[in-house]
Amino acid sequence: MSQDLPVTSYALLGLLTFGDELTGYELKQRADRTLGFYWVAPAMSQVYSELSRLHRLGLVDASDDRTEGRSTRRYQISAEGRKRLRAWLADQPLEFPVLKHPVALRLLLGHLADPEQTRALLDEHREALTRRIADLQAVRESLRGRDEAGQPFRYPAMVADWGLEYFASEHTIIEKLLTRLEEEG
Amino acid sequence: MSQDLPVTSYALLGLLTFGDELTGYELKQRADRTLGFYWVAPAMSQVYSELSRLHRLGLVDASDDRTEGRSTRRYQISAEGRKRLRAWLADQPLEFPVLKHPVALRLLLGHLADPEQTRALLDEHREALTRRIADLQAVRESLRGRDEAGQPFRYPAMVADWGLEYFASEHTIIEKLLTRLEEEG
DNA sequence: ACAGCCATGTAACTCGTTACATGATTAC
DNA sequence: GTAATCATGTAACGAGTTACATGGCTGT
Repeated sequence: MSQDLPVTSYALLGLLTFGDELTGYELKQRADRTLGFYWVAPAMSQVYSELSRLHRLGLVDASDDRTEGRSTRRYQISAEGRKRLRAWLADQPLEFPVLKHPVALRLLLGHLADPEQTRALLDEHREALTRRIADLQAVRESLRGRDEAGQPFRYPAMVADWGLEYFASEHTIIEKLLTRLEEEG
Repeated sequence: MSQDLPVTSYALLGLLTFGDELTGYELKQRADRTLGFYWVAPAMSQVYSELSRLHRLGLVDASDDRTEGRSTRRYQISAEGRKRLRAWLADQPLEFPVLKHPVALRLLLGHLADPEQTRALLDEHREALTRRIADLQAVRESLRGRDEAGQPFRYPAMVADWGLEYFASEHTIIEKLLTRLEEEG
């Protein structure tokens, strides 16, 4: 029964539980706007191969639209898929988050660089962070009006708020580190 | 010249820049106490295979201790290794952090679980977080006395402080989310 | 004596990436 | 007419994991 799938498969399957039928291309876009912030933004090719595996396993249903020229294939989650996803949520032991943070890694090796380089590193990260915050804010705004208890985007909105607070805190930390570097020389 | 290595190779190489000679086993322990918090804690087997690659490339020097019975091999970074690492730090474009956060992923799918299950999820994460904070605090304490500007563990200490602030902020966010779930029902 | 840690590796596997290949539709 | 976007895949590859295999040393 439980031939186990990677988390990313369940993540993509989960993105199909919001009531619509998506093409692989559209699913990739949704993943970029949601999963990308706290899981991964899978490559286009992986989205397609995951979808075909999920289809092979009967966890999604596919419908071909071949109305003129370009042929598209839309996927929706199946009853079996919903069942498997719920079972996964209930049974799967909770893992601790994994962070891959190139900036922290490079700061660790600060003794190999000159101070100016280290400052530039943090500064560049601060800017990237600002851009990322703007992106997430746009996502958060797009959920307004359907984000209350009982509404469809309640939980996505909670996750987005979480992300915004996380980014805000990271921004503060980076500024503190920069100050510390300047003061201590 | 630049046959490029994965970041993890440079990370492990970087752990050898703190002035000592380590066995694979010891390097794995150091990785668990440092890299594990903001990069990855590579499997034992990977530590050995990375070391043998670094050795093959001349980036680390190895010395065999075969004094009676158990044979051990200690590695230290070579001059060439230090050069390559510095070059990597200087040239490598800065990537944005990647977070793999199972709790956020599952909260996103809150509409598939009952409220009690979601609360339990956050609660369990809060506890795991508390344990992880204690671990990092122990690491941080072990650096005291050599963590000022100009001292060997200045940067590791900065990274540890960063991590502690990050965890503290995550802890606060989780508590806010739990309150919000209770209030809104 | 036995458990737990120290110590080193090999083999099989899979996840996920990049590069490649193809072509339709839309906007300017 | 041409660039960007929509749309779907295949192939080769590498990073990193788990499982397996071996054995010495240390504390109780």
